[in-house]
Amino acid sequence: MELDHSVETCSGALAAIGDALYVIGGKWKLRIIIALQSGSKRFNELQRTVTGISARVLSNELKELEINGFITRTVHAQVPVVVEYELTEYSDTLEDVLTSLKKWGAMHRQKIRNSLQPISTEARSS
Amino acid sequence: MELDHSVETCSGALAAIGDALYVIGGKWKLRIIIALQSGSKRFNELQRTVTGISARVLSNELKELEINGFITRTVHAQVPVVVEYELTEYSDTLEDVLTSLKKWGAMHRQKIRNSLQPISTEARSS
DNA sequence: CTGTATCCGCCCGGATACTG
DNA sequence: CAGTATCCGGGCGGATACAG
Repeated sequence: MELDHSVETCSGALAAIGDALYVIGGKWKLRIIIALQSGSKRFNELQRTVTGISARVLSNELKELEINGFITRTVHAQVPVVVEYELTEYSDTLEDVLTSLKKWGAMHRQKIRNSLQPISTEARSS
Repeated sequence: MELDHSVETCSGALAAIGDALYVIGGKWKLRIIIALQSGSKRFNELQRTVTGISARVLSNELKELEINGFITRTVHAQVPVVVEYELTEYSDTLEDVLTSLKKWGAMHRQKIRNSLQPISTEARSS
């Protein structure tokens, strides 16, 4: 019984994680969402904030994020085109995910920094 | 000041997320970890549990997971080779990440199921 | 059983040029 | 500014065969 329970739990967990990764997985989606957490941004602003992303990829990611209900795209002017991307309320539901991931990432970075220094006994650098 | 603070917070968050995604990002790593949460598993067992992964990719992912300290690889027999993969204590630090991600994934799946049904008024199909 | 080596097709994504 | 179109090279990853 306990084994079955574990197996079922695992299956459900795998399915849930699968669903999550399907919409917020990949290299950029979470970064874009984080970049928008400090307020709405325009296209080039986003590209500057999310370091390393190309216009082509950013464009595609923004479309998917909009389709999945995480952001809204608003055109504010036509002459010089001004477009603004903003997080929706639904993206607030990612708060726990983002918080735990940021927290873990910071912890892991610290752990790496600490464990990589003591290579040499004379490693008294920096 | 508040703006600067936001910008710095965003940068730190982006860096942290970047570190996290670097080691647990991608299509498979979290699924493998979840598959091992119900106990240690062998290679083929893992391949059966983590649906869709090929031997080649599973092998590579396991190596990276081991290098990054999430799992241990133990050889139990040589004649018919028996290898066991097991989560390390360090992978326990991912608990919050996995919990929030599973929770969100389940919520999202439910939301999708609810919002996708009412397409047609006659949509009473299977 | 637990992988690895090789081949290879396909797609991701960079670069560039272009449009509205 | 906010993208899009096209080209194109590298690499991801499947299939298969093979090794220990």
